[in-house]
Amino acid sequence: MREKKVSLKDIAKEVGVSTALVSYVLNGLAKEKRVSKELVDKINKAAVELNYQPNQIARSLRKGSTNTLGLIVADISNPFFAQLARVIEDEAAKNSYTVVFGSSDENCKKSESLIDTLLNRQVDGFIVAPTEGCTEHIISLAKREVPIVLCDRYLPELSTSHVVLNNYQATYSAVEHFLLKGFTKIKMVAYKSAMIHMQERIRGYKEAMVKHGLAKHSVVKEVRYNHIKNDMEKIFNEIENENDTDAVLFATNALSLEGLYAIRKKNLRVPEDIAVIGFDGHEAFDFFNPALTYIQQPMDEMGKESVRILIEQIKGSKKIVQVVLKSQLIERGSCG
Amino acid sequence: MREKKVSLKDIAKEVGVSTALVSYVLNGLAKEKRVSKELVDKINKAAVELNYQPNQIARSLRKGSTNTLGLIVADISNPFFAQLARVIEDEAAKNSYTVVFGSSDENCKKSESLIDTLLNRQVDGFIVAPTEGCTEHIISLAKREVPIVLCDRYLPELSTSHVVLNNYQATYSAVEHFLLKGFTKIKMVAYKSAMIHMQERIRGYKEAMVKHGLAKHSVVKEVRYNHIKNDMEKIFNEIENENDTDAVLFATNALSLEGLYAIRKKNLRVPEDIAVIGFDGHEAFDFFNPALTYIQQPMDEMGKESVRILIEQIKGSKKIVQVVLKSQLIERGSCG
DNA sequence: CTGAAAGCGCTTACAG
DNA sequence: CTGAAAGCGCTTACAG
Repeated sequence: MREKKVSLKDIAKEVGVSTALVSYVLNGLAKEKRVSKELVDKINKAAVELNYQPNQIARSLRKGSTNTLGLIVADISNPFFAQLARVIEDEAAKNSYTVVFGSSDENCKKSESLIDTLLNRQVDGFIVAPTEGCTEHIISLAKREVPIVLCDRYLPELSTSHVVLNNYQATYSAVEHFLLKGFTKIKMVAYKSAMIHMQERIRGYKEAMVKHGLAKHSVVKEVRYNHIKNDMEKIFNEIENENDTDAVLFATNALSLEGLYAIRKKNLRVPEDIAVIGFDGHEAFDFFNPALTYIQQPMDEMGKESVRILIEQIKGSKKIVQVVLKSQLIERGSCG
Repeated sequence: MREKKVSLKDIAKEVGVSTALVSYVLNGLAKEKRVSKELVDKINKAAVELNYQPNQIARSLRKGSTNTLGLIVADISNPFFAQLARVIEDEAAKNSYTVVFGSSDENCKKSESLIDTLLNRQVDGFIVAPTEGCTEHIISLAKREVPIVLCDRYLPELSTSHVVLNNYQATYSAVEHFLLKGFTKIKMVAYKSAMIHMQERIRGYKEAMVKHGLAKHSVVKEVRYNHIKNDMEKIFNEIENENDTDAVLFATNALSLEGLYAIRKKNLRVPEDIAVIGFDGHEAFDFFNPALTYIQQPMDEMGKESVRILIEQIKGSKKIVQVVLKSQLIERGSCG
């Protein structure tokens, strides 16, 4: 169907040398192998003339590496992961790596099958945002010494490289910001999840509340990942009925967004009826009135570090590197 | 480094047969090749016991196909393309394809190098949102019979499969919606681009204006892709100074978003000072006050059709399929 | 029913 | 300085 591509052999035949020689000069080993200047020129010329394009699949099979990275996120259409993907793409490209991605939908089975598929396709390593329940599978990868760095979340039972936010600090500071602004009846809205990033965000909130003598107001409202809309509405009904909340802290970008819809639906005034702090930036936060104060993650660093560490591992480093990034609170109008 | 994976040969040795036989039964050709029931069982058992995982790279080299699709978009972190990527991922997965992506940044050189890279990695076909100036390159792909479907935009000089929006109709209807609502001094804000999707959107606007005797108000303000913020502000300064605009139609999602920032900065009231229609949905449109009326593209169909057509081509179809999708105007408050 | 063998397009010790 | 050859892990005519 597709016209036959020109191979090393074609060039070798054209010039009248062995494929070995062609391979050497095209891979820049001419000097090392002390190939004669004359042949180098001839070979290069032929390669250009025939428009030679190396078959990376053949190369990969022989070398046992593909120069591709697998990226497993919860959902590539989620702006947080889309942005992360872009940073990773660029950083990978700088290092001559190509990236193939998959969305797990926070579903452990799907995540595993995605990883297995990519593994069979011989990706050199993985950047994965692990989902709940996938610990066993990641452990088995680690045992097989598949290069992997966890991103956004990690698995506390497991000692792998990772790069994550200081989630505890992020929500702790957020609570203190509320306090500074005079709010005390602060609730948190989080995903129902045992994943460490969520638990750490919750812990940061709870401990800050306790620390400031607000244990009695410390309540975490839980949302199920696959029922975000319904659960969020239910939560705001509760908040209204209980009449015991003057501020709410959202634990993720998607929760913040959904929360804003609920707040608007209830016609709550921000910050008069309720103060709000969101997670990650989003254009919608800018147009909400007032603009949302939010916890900002250093996406760029997160993506770049992940790639850097992964490539080191692929190159043979046995070092486990665990990076914890600092968030920044971006203050706008939603806390008065 | 990584422990040695088990290969066909290992299973063959284990069972005491040839690799050919193992390959047959593992690929479901046992019946066809009339392999004895007994051996089939033995081989399957051994495959499970040894946890055999076929090396797809070897398979790809031999078969000349990789079961992977290349996706080239302007920017994967742009919500429009991120969403598209997700639909394509799911649809590809259903057909046992994996997708590798790249962002061209609307840069022709980058797009070409991305495509060449993926081609060397032997992707079976491409879905690409072509950028300005890349016609030659796409033509050369088409000549080499590389399966390709253009998405979101197409190249009028070139007869390839594509799936795009009926862009002309989309903006034409938008103008008529403005008219219906009593606005006549309608300006359009578009990218400075000769790409057909942009030109069609512009044509739809212009012809609708002419059709309704508003040629004198027909003005397209142009924004450069890499200077979106500055150009947008300049445009709104002009609009203010000229004092001859009561409605503005944005030509893309990113332009709409940036336009909203400019409108807010100028403290323009919508729709009293200026009515607005945006392109594609976005959460920010929901929280802008009033919520934005916008032209909605059928993302799902666009992604699914692209994959379907591409896979048909990969399987050998020579048919050129050109799909034109209909947009829908989602009416909210920004036009009164 | 089954096996020996070629070959996909490379890279890389090895030998001279 | 250069070439013959093995081998990466598969699939698939071909022969029996």
